[in-house]
Amino acid sequence: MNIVRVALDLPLPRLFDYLAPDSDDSDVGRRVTVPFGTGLRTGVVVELATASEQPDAKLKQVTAILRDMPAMPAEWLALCEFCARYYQTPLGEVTAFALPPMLRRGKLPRIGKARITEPAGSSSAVPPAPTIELPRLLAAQQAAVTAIVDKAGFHVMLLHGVTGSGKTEVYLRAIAAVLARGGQALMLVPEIALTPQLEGRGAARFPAAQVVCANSGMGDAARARGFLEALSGRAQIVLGTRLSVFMPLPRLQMIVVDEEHDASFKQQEGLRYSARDVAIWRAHQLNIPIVLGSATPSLETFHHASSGRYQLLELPERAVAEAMPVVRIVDTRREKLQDGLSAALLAGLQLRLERGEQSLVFLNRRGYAPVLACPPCGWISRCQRCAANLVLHLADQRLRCHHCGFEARVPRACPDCGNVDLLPFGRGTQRLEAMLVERFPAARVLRIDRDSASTPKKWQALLATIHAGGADILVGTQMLAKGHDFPLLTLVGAVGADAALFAADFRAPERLFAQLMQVGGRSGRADLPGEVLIQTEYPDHPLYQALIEHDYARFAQSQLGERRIAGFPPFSFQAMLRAEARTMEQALDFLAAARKAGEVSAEGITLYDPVPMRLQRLMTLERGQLLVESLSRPALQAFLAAWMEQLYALKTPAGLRWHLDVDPLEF
DNA sequence: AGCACGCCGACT
DNA sequence: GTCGGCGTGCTC
Repeated sequence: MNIVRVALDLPLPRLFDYLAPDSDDSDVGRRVTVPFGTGLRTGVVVELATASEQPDAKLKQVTAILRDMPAMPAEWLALCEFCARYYQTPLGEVTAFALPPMLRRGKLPRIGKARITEPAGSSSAVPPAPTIELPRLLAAQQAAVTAIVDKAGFHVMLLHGVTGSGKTEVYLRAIAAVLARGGQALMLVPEIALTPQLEGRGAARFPAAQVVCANSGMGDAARARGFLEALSGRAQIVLGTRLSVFMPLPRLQMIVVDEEHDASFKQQEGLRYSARDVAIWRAHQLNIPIVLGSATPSLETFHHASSGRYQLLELPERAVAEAMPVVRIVDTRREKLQDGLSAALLAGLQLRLERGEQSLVFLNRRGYAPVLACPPCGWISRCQRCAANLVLHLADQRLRCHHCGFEARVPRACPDCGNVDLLPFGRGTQRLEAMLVERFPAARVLRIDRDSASTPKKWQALLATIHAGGADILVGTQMLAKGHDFPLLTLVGAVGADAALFAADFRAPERLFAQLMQVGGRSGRADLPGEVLIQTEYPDHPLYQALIEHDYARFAQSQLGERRIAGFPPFSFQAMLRAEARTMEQALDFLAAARKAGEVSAEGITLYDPVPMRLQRLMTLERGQLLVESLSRPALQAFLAAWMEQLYALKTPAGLRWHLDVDPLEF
C-alpha cells in the first residue's frame, strides 16, 4: 500500500497519512492537495510509508501530487524538521512558513513553466570574473578573506569589525570565491531598509550571477519566483532578511549573517525562530562555513568566539575613515539642562552649524511627549486596551498607543475635571525637533523616525535630503543607526540613553551599547573627524567607559561576567511560556497548571513562578509568562518536548491562547 | 485553526 | 415552532 505522510498547516503536532497509489520516492518534498475534513488543503509530503497507524477506513486518497515544480530537497525538509523540533512547532506550520505564500496555496507564479522544470545544475557554470576594478584590501581584510575562503567543511567565523572597517567587501570576496567554484551563497541581513542598496552593490559586483532577494515586503509572485530560482539552482546568491534562511539551495556552499547581533533575526510571533541560529544549524548540517559579522556581536556569539568554538576574525581599522569618532561623556548631574540638552551639546550643534556640517541628536523615543497629564486632578492619557500610556503626537494632534495603534484626538480639556491646562510630560523626537527649531532658527532641522519615514518612499526622500546636505540638524530614533553613511555628519549627541542602563531586561545594556556604537559610527569621514557626545547621569558607568575607548571586548567581558554570576544566557538556556486571556487570573491559572504538569519531568530544569508580562495588557488581553531555564540545552529540549504534549492536553478556558518561545529575546 | 454537531433563548 | 449562540471534539 502506497501511503504518503503529509505535513499540513495546522496547530497539531502530527502528520496525516493519505493513500497515494501512484506515488514514488521522487514525491518526497512535493506539495500535495488532500481532502481534509470537509474541504481541500495543500501540504508537503514528508515521507512515504507502506502502512499507517490509522485504521484503513480512515485513510483518504490524495487529490493530487503537484509535480509542476522540483521537489524540495531532503536538506530543506531536514531544516524544517529541525525547526519543528527545536522550536516546538508542528512541522506543517514550519513548512507552510518556509514556502512563499503562493506556493503554499498550491499555485505557481506566472512565467517560466519551462524555466521551472528545467533541470537543476545546468547553470552551475563558473560566472565570468568581474571586470570592474576591485577596491584594495587592507591587510586585515585580506587575512579575513583568506581565512574564510580556505575553509572547507563546517566552520563558524565571527568577523568582528567596526562600522567602516570593510566587512561588506570581505563578504563579497568570499562570495566571489564560492561562485567561482560553482556554489551558491546565502547572505542574511537585518531589515528591509537596506536590502535594495546591498542588492545593487551585489548586482554590480556579480553582473553575471543571479542575485535573488527575499524579504516579507516583496510581492507574492516575486517571492515565489525567487524561491524557484534558488531551488532550480539558477540563482547563485540569495540575499535577504531572516526568512531567506529557509530558501532551498541545492549547491549552497557558504552562509553570511551580517549584523548578526541584530534583534530582527529573531521572529517575535508565529514561528519564533532565530535566523542566525537556524543558519548555523544549516551550515553544520551541510558541512559548510558560515560567517557572522558585527561590530558589536551578541554576547552569545562573542562568548563562543572567546572560548575558541568560533574562529575570531578581527578587522581593527576603519577602511574608509582615518579615525574613530571621539566619544565624550557629558555629566548632566550638576547641570541645569535646557529642554533636555546640555550646554556642551548645544555648543557642539552651534559649532557644526557655523562650519556647515551636519549634527544628529539621537533619542530613541518618538512622538512629542510620552504622556499627557492633568496635574490638578491626576488624569493621565492611558490606552483603554493596553496597560500603557497614550503618547502625545502634537504634529497631527493625536494621542497614540505605540503598542496597539489606538488613536484619539488630543482633548481640549481634561476628560475628568474639565481643566484646560493639560501638560505634556517627558520628551520625544517631535518635542526635541520643535525645541531645536526655536533655538536654532537658521538651522534646517529634520526629524527621522517611524512617523516621518512611514513609507519606503518617504524614507528614501529623507535620506536623499540628508545626503544632498539639505539638513543641518537631524533628530532621530534608532532608525538612523542602521546601515547608512552620512558623509557630512560630524556630531552625534545621545540623549536619554540612561533609561536602558537599569531596565528590567538583562539584555538592555547589550542593545544600548550596540546602538550607541552604531549611531556613533555614522559620524566622521576621512577629512571630517567625528565627535560623539553622550549625556548621562552615570558618567562612570562601565558601559560608557568602554564606549569612550571603543572597546567592545571589554564591555562584553564585563557583561559576560555579570551574566555568569546571575546564571543568564549564554550560561543557561531558556524558554518562555506565555498566555493571554480575558483576565489575568485565567492567564496565570493556566501557567500555574502548566508548571504543575511540568514539575513531574523537570529533572535539571528550573520552572519559575508565573508572572504578569511587563506590558500586562495588550489589545484588551491580559498577559502572563512563565520562564523555564536549564544549564543544559539537551535537557531543556527534552523537557520541552515532553512538556508540550502535556500542554496540548490541558484544557483551556475560552479565549485563552498560549505559545512557547524558545531562546526568548524579550522579557 | 476551521468546521461540524449539539442543546438552550428571542424572533417570524 | 425555527434561527442562532458558541461549547467540545475531530480532522489521515
